[in-house]
Amino acid sequence: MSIRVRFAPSPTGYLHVGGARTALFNWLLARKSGGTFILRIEDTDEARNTEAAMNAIFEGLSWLGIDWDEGPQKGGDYGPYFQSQRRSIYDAYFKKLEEAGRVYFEANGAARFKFSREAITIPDVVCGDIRFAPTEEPDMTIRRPDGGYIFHFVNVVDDIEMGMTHVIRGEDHISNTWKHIDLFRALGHTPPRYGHIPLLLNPNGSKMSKRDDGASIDSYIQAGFLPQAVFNYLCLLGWTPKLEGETFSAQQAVELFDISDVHHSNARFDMTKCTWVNQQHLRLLDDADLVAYARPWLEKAGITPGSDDAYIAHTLNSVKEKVSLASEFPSWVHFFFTEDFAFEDEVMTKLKANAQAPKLLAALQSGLQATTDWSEAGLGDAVTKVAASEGVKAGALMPLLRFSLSGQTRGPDVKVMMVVLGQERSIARLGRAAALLA
RNA sequence: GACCCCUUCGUCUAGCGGUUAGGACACAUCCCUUUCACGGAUGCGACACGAGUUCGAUUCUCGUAGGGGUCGCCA
Repeated sequence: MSIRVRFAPSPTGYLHVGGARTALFNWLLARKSGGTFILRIEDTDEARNTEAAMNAIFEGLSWLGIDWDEGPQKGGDYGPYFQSQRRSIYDAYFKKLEEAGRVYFEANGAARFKFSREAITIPDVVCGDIRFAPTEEPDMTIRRPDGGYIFHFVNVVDDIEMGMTHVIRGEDHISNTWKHIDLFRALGHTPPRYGHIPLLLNPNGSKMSKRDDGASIDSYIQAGFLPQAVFNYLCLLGWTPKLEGETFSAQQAVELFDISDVHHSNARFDMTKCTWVNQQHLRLLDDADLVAYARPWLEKAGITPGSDDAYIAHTLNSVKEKVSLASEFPSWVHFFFTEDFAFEDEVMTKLKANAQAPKLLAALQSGLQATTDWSEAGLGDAVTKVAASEGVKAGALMPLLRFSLSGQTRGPDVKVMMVVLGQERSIARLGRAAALLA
C-alpha cells in the first residue's frame, strides 16, 4: 500500500520552524517511498485563524521546496482540505460515535468521548512501541457547546477519511496519541503507524518560542538564507544522513532518508551553524543562481545593479567565499555599482595619517596608466614596480589601493577589484581619493 | 502530582559488547596570504550517576538524578 502522510498546521501564527521540520520529515517519507504528501489546514478555531498565517504556511513550505500532492491550491480526491469546510463529515462521524455508545453530554451541551480505559500501545516507527496503562484521565471533550469540534476528534476523523497510513508529528503529541488510537478503534478503524519526532529546543534548552531567534520560517527569508540551506540544517536537527560531510541537497536527503533513523532526543537550535550551512550552499551556486539570489538584496539596499548579469556575477564572485548570507552582499560589493561611494571614517583616518599617501597615489596612477596587462598577474607586477621606484614595500601600497577603490577597509582581493572595475575606473578612483586628501 | 519521551565534547552528532570514543559548528594557537578574506594544520573538549548481565560495557537490563513533554470546551 502506498504511503500517505500529511502536515496539518493550524493557521494561527506564522510557520514555526518546528512545524516546518515536521512537514519536512513527512515530505521526505512520502518522496522517498513514492507516496503522497498532503497539506491539511486545521482551522477549526475560527477566532484564532488569520489569512496572513495561512499565507505564511503556503509561502514558507513553498520557499523550502516542500510541495504537497493534495491540499489547498492543489485539490485532490479527499478534499476539502480545510477543516472549516468539513463540518458535515464530522457530524456523520460524531453520530457514528454516538451510536457506538461512546459519547455523552455535559449539562452545558459539551460532548465527551468515553475512553475505553484499556491499556493502549502506540506502534511508533521512531521510538518503538510505547505502552500506556489504562487511563485515569477524565474523558475528553470532542465537541464544544457551540457545536464546534475539538482538535483530537477532527484530526482523527480526517486521518481516517484521507486514508493516512502514517502520522509523523512532534513528540509533544505522544501523550495524546493513545486517545487518538482509542478514537480510531471506537470508530471501527485501524490506527495509522505513528512516528514521533524529537522537539526543537532553543539554545537555552527549552521549547522554541515566538521570541527565539529563527522561530519563524519567514525570519530566514528576511535574513537572506537560501532555502536549500535551511532545508539542510533542519534535516540535521533530528536526522543524520549516512553521508560524508553535512551539506546535502533535498534530492540527496530523499534518497538517503529512512524514518527509522530519526533521532529520539530533542535538539537545540544553533543559528551559528545554520549560518555556516548557508555559507556552504552559497559556494555551490553557479553564476545565474548567485545573481538571482543576491539581486533582490542589492536592490533592497538601494543599489542599482543594472542588467549586465555577467558584471554582477563578477562582483559577487569576488566575495562569494567571504559572505554567509545574501543580506551581507550589499556591504561587500556596493562600490562596484557607483563611482560616488562613501569612504568609511576609518579609511579617511588612515589615509590622512599617511603622509606619503598623496605621493604614492600619484605614483600608482601613473604606474597603472602604463600597465598594458590588466590581469591579476599583470597588476601584481605593476604594483611591485611602483613600490620599487617609490622605495616602499608593495604591502604598503595594497591598503591604499583598497581604500581608494572601495572606500572600505574590508572587501574583495585588491587585484580582483581592479580587474572587475577595469583600468579606466580604477585609475579614476585613485584620482578621486587623491583629491579627497588635497 | 500522574503518565510519557530523552540523556556521548559548550552545541549538533557517529557509535548498534572489545575503538587511542570519530566528525561538524564554536573557541584557541600556528601556517598560508605584497591587501581583504577564504583556506590548511594542530589543540581544547564527552560516554549523567549507581547497581546488574558478561571474560569484557558508551553500547544490554534495572534503579536514581537531570532535561523535555502531556494531562484544555487550543491546535
